[in-house]
Amino acid sequence: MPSPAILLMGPTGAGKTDLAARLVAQFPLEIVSVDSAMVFRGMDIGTAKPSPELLARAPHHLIDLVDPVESYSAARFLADAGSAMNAIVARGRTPLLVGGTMLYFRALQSGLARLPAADPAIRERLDARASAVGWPALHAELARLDPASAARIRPGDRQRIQRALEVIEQTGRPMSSQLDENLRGATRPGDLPLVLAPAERGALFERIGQRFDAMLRQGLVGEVAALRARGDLHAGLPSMRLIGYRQIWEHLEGGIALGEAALKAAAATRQFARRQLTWLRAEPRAEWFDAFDASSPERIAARIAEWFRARGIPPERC
RNA sequence: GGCCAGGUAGCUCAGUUGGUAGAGCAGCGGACUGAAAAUCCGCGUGUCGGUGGUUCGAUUCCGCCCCUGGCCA
Repeated sequence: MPSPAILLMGPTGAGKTDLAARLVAQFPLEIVSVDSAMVFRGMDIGTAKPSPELLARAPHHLIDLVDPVESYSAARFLADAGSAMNAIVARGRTPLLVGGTMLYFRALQSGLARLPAADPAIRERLDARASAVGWPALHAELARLDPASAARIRPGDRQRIQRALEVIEQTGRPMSSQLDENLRGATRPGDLPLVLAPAERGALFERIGQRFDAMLRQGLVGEVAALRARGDLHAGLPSMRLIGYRQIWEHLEGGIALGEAALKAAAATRQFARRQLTWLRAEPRAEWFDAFDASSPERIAARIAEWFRARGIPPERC
């Protein structure tokens, strides 16, 4: 039975980072980042990574874990988060999981099936075949090998078709027979799931636009140019597909003007926030707080104090 | 002031030889098991600039007016 944790979830731009910094100053908590983008080293501006000053005040686990040529994964997050949380608990503190990567939260709460890790060689082969015959043809092949997965996965969904075929190739068995049914499960009973999200979306969208402009002023173009100048990165990498990096990369290739890249990046961020909200609405037990209500931080702090008391832990800072 | 080209969805535009219209983008809803800031699925009524006229019927044809851009004065 894992130790209880506090979950602070919310869409991009809701103000989770600032709130988390405030909470660690007040309670015996340590922050664990639940963010698939902040794991990349050297990608600071575009991922809205906390500043060094803020990190000094409020250390984050699971930031700057991998180089941008590498890829990260939900499975790796699960392992990394597990050891971070154990270490935090061993120090007598409580993990505060903060972020917006909802698949990671889901995996954390419900676990992942025991499936083989990604195999770059297999994926490369599948990509090559797909560019020859198209993904719908591979979907048809999947329908023969694993009808249940093929029924669930759309013919245009290259990423999932590829993964399902990859698992078959590695295990000799259909992926559908290896999936645990627990992933839609509920929150771990001891946890305190909190959502920080806007009551109305307009204000969030406005903030998203401002934040991207601020990133440009902080030198996002230079950050991407430096990554490009390394020579070993390319636009197909998970790290370089991230919002902001993808569009600025395209601009640096000469494809689009900077202004257009900025508009596309802001739109992509809004769409991302919308997808995050779709996940959040499905969270069974989460308590919602309005990201634009000035009293929310106070009320969240009060809720956390109450949670500590209910567990018989004095909520003062250790 | 004259001539020309435009004014159609939030934006950029297509279209209707007269039967009240559709793409891309944006937006909205959803899915989500080792790439998840990813990948994918679904959703299109808007005084067709205004106003008169012709017509069974006008966004479409005609007149006038308004607005935008260009050229000429």
